[in-house]
Amino acid sequence: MRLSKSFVPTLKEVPNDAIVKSHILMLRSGMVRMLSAGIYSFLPLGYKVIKKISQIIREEMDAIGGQEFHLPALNPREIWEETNRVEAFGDILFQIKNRDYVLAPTHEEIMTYHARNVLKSYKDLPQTWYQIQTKFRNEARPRSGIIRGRQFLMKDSYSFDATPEDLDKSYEQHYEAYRKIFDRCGLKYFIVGASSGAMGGSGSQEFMVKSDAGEDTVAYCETSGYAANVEVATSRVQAKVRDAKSEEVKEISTPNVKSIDELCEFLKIDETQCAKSRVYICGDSPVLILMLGNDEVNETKLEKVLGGAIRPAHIEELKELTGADAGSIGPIGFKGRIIVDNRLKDANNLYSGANKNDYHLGGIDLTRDVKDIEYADLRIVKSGEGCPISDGTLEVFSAIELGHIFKLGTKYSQAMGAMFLDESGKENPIIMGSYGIGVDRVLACYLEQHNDEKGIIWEKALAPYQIHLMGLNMRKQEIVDASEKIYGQLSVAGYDVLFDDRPDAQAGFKFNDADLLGMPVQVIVGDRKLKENKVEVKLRATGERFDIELNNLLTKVKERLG
RNA sequence: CGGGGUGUAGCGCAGCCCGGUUAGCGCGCUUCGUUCGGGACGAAGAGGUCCCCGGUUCGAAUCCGGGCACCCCGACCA
Repeated sequence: MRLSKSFVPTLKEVPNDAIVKSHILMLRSGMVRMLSAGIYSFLPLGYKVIKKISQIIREEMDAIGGQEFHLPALNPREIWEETNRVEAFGDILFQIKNRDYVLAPTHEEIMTYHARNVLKSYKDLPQTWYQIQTKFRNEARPRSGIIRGRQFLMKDSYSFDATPEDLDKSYEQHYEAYRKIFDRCGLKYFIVGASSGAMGGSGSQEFMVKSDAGEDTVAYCETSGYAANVEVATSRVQAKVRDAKSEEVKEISTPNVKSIDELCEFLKIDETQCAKSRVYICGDSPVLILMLGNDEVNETKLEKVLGGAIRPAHIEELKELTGADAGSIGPIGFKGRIIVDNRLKDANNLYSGANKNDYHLGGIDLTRDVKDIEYADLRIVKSGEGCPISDGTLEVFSAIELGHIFKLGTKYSQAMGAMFLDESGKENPIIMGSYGIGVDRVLACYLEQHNDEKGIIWEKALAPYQIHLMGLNMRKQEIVDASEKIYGQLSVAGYDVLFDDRPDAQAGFKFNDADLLGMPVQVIVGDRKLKENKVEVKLRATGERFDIELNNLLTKVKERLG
């Protein structure tokens, strides 16, 4: 492709509304332009990369027997009512105003719809169906460029199996295919255990890329390789040891003491002697949560324990339920379910709120003073805590979710009546899995990981062009002749070449654009070298330069690019 | 949805507090000339509903009210 004729609008300056690296690079290199918040147009250069990523995905999906579909993004709302997900998605689901349609945020329903009409026998199973398609989600706050948009490209696939064992196989195949895909794309990623969330199902894992621009938080142990989304992560922390002797419960006046830190300061005690209370509402019922000291409640874990959505109690509700404000709430006398974090298992001599403003209780013995306690792991893990499966230490950091694989089970097939007959003639719901990759996030993550102060550094697999050829001074006929000839040779040899043939751009301009656009190999045709019948080859990744004889160029390029 | 910020030429910004010539600067763009291996130089140009609507005023980019858009933090997030 000739740069003089292509639409690759590079930017010297950083547009003011781009903050994250990948976003800046996409804008500067002319790959994307924003149309509206969270809605981006891919320009030719960016779309070329998207096509490369898609191709890798297709190859690996086809390799595990996947069959590519193309489903409509515009869906009748009634299909979404069948699984009750109009309500579940809430405001995230785009709804069409002048007809009863929605814009699909994912495609479980539509795939299940097709499955139920066709997959009637165990002989029809297993099936793996996938597509690469635009999804729509009405995100409240799009951010970080393409990383969280209202419209994005996703590869979503769905497996249909007759038995849980077969689902395990489909899941495992996807796991391996995803590793191949991300490896081929040149991404450094890791795989974490995750929460299935509102998707339902029994198991799920996420493919994560470490990045400050990420919206997920993961805990990772270098020593053991343990990695988990903090939503489900556990750590090796010491539980409170029960004292030999339980003291009597005593009421203590604690004026203006609200937080655990203030309580410790006021009573000259350690935070591990305190039980912090949090009240949540699940359905219509209040639940009191007790945590050791300053431990934070992991709401995802709590939802799993309670089996439903929760929200923190409002200030007025707290007053009504306990007679006290936040900061003076405690387990003794609380009317409602009480769930205590494992770290406080059977603890005694604890300090907690008295359910009376400005008072706390000391000497609480959970086994003696509180009836009907349930225990569960409810903590959010913190950096520096022990790894749960080794003697290593957990590191907690943000990450971008690139892909997610789910064992869905029968949630959708049951709701939508996708049934098959097994060998004994008995009707069963099809067992499903669903698997997603954020295609444009692959691009964003790649850029987050492969850049320097000059711009992008493409590796062969995703590079929009393999070679960036520059004719430095295109007013000199010998340079025009030589670079045109090289352009022809390289193209004939099968390389995708971006040819900077702009007649009026200065050398420095071309060099900087080439470094910004970041093709793996730069071929520089200039006066000086040409006099010796040579051109210069520069490798973008390392900055190494080689003077190459004209008739050796193809060999040299082959050496680098294959 | 809460908090903060921004909106002036294609891009980056100044001007606004304290209203008053013809709204300015850098980059980019057009034409001509000189340059030509790390974002050149000179000359001449083109390009604006100063986000929108309303108000105050003799007069509004500037002051006041309302709205919209975008960015950041948080809440939320298969």
